[in-house]
Amino acid sequence: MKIIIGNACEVLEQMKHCVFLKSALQDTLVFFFMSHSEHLGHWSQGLKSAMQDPKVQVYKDEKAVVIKDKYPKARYHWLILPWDSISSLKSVTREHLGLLEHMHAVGQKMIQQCPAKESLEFRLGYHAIPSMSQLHLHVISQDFDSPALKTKKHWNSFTTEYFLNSEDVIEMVRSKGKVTVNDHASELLKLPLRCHLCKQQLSTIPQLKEHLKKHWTK
DNA sequence: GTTCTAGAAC
DNA sequence: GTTCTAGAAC
Repeated sequence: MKIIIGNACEVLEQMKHCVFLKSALQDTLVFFFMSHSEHLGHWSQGLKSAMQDPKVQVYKDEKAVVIKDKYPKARYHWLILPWDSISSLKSVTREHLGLLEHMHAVGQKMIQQCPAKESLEFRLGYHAIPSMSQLHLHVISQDFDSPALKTKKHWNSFTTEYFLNSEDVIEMVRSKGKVTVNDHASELLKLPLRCHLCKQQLSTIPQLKEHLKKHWTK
């Protein structure tokens, strides 16, 4: 009999990688404390669960997986995630350069296969301060036509410098060996609502949404 | 990250 | 009175 003691994440991690343990599970006593903050079911761990779910995977290869954002902020909004557990850009180093470039290439591949690619612009990038754990590259069309886009925070997270271009991130890792984020990044989310295309300032989200229609081509 | 909702803004 | 935002969520 084998006894594992640890927190939920540690125990589950061991169970996942231990074939012997799986086969002997009936004889194994598993104790763990599940603090709410580290529980795998906590909202901040949602991507780790989602990326493993075949029902939401739209592409996968040996290094990364793509899912559709559960609450898309535009007509097309994908997340590219590495299989390796990487909590955020904070833990990215030069060792990850190849992975970042691969994720970018996968993002471009998603755009290539998009039926509306000729009529829409896309951006690829990372949030300066992500809410969800597990590194994820956003690939988002620039129509921002979505009922899930509801708040100033949503808007500014994709249309201010809070959104870090994937290529800029890669270049920063190449030159500095890490990603540094502007100390005042969180304040960018409070900026007035401004159209990303013509820079007109709007006072409310509904007004912004109405304004965005002016830029639609169809 | 979202939901819910109190009260600010109009 | 209605629309809209922004902070709590144990």
